[in-house]
Amino acid sequence: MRKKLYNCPVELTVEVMGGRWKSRILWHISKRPYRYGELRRLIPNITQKMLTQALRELEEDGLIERKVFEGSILKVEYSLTDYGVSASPLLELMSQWGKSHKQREDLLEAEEKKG
Amino acid sequence: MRKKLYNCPVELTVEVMGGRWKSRILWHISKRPYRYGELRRLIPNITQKMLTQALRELEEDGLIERKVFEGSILKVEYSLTDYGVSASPLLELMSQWGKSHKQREDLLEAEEKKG
DNA sequence: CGGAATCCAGGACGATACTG
DNA sequence: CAGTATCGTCCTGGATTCCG
Repeated sequence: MRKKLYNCPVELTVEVMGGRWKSRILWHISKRPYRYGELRRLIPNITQKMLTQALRELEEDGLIERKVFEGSILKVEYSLTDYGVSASPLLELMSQWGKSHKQREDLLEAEEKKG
Repeated sequence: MRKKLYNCPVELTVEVMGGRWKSRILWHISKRPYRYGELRRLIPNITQKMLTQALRELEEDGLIERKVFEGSILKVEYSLTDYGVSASPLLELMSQWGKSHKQREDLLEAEEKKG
């Protein structure tokens, strides 16, 4: 069990969405459901192992849902649960801030070149 | 240099504020400036090494500012830069979501006991 | 008080191969 | 297609000691 004492709410968020991949995965899925292979292509550097592991943990924490569609070929789709949807404003803000951070870095670099 | 290609803005945010400690540190400092020792007490489990390391990196990325006050005793204070302030809505949202996540977990646990 | 330096364990993360 | 299994590396993070 993960019975710990938390003195800071931020710590909880980090535990659930932290790490290198989870927030990126969540952000994609927050747009629409995606299949396993699609996610791999959206996040080129991720390995199958890390993708699977992250998806399983997000599922355990109740943020995403795994649906298997029966058919001639295997199809698995991942989508946000109702609870996962509650995190999408946070993910959107992370994305926004990331963009502005990149703009700022590009700007600083340009100024550096001019001297 | 950290010259990489980013295909996702979320990745950038994770790189700057990711890891176990940075977001927690930022969240505290976003409330008001804090001294080194104060931060250690606010985040009981952190070691000096990790605190110092995180503070240095946040400083490098332009999010926080380190001010030394001369006097009989050494006093160092950390505060958000103007740019760091731009991240405080994100930090606040992380805190909010962490709280609601804890409430949800407590609820689920209570239901489990009832059966 | 506010650190720096060193050493070390454990876990995150990755590469590769294989499967129903 | 959507994964498992195994193995290995790296690097985060911790313990300890020392410093101006």
